[in-house]
Amino acid sequence: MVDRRADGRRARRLPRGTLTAEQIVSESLRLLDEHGVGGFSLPKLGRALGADPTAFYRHFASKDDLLLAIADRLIEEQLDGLQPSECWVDTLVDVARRLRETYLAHPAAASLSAFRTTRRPAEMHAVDVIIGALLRAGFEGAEAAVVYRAFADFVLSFTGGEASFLSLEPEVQDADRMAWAGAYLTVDPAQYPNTWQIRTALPQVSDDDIFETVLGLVMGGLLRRAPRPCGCSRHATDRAAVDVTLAAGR
Amino acid sequence: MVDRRADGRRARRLPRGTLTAEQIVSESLRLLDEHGVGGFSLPKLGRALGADPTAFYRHFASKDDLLLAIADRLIEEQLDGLQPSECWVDTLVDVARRLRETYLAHPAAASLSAFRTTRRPAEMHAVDVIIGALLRAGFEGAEAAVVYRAFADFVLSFTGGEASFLSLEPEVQDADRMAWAGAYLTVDPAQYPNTWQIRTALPQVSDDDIFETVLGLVMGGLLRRAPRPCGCSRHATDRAAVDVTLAAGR
DNA sequence: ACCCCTTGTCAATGGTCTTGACTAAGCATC
DNA sequence: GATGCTTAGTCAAGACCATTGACAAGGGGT
Repeated sequence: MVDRRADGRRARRLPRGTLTAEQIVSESLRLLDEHGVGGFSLPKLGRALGADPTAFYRHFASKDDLLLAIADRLIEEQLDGLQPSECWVDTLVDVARRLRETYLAHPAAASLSAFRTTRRPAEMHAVDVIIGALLRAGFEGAEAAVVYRAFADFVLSFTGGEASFLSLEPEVQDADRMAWAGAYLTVDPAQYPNTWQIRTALPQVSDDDIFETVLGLVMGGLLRRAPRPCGCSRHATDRAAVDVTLAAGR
Repeated sequence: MVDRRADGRRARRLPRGTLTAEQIVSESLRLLDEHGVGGFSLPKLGRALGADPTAFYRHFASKDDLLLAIADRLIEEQLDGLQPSECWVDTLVDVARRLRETYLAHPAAASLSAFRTTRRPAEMHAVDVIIGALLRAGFEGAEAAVVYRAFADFVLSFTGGEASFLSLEPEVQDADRMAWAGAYLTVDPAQYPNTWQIRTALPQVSDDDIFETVLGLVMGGLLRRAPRPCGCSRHATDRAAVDVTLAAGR
């Protein structure tokens, strides 16, 4: 704990150079991870750093500016150790799973930054890896561009959506999950016959299943549409086997 | 304009029953549409209604409660006139496009409510329509459940993501769009060779193109995986033609 | 030794949501 | 018709929040 006077302010002035941008980003991320979106305010950040709440303005222009730095940190974390595989299918699946892992590890931070663009090196690198995979798949020019945007926006928004849900208050999340286990289980067969038919199966679905299923659908579509199938043995022989392959690769 | 005293407060007390929940939801939606997320605060809502800012607590438990009511209003608007077609492919595509239209018409409201669940009739109805289409496609039990979640979560998160972006400050949005037209256009060929290769095509991609492409990929995956192809002539004969069909149907 | 620039501090502004007490309007009952 | 109860609208206050401008202290360079 830091020495404080009676009014809660710091007792002694911090030595110069104690605070760095990197450190502020790290502490913000920690606060977001531990206390959620609500635990991330400038007063709280200042207290956690043992500094005055306004000290951070010496390192960032605004809270939004800090947010972009956090976003880039997340992308860096996601990219750490990423190596494009020879097989473009594996590369895309790898990028998608990596981003999801990072976002699920930092849901609050992800929910605030998923729909932003940083244009910093880490992001540019990820973009280039994805486009590289699509070029290897034989997409060219305008089609390559739109397919890139389709894939990237899909992965970002889906995982960002998961993160947004996970960063809601725990009670709200529980109420939501209960909906599937409760409300839908006792649904009126006359009013909602289709829902009633699969009511027992609905609560069983896990988030991982959902993600892998959507990813499988998208990758299946890409495989079918790609001018050039990927060279590796698993995907080249039977395109229809991609769903199974994806499930096995987990 | 409402009569106000010098201090800005209302001059006369509103007659009883002037405010209704429905009316508050409508006015909130109008504020969100016109002034974005930042224009939607309780003081501003009170001013717009010509009432005291705290009057709304007589109709909603909290601002979050009001948000859920707004979410359901959006779903109602989306469902208005929805008729499940015989062809399950058309039904799913229709639902997806309708949700997107509604979200793009109310981006600020959508960005706040896309990842919430209301469990009210409008939502239940939409769920039942989607599940109905998937059952007609031949999916059953656990597979039907996971495919439903995959499709629904995909549409919600993707369109919610678009809405989130559209509800950012205009300057931030512009900076983002400029990235594709500017930063990526002058990217270093040595560092990001793949991006460089399609740099001129990247800024040309429109949001509509992106959405229809992802939707085409997902629907293609579903068509390939569905036990029972849809009966209608367009999709039954040649499954691979789905992308073209989707594009033509716009 | 001097100055300056940077960095941390502080006080103040104007905004947010929410709460509890107050008031008056309409309704049912007598 | 008068009485009292419930309830919708009002008001003041509290506890937060981001941001700004002035102030002070300390280190590096001249």
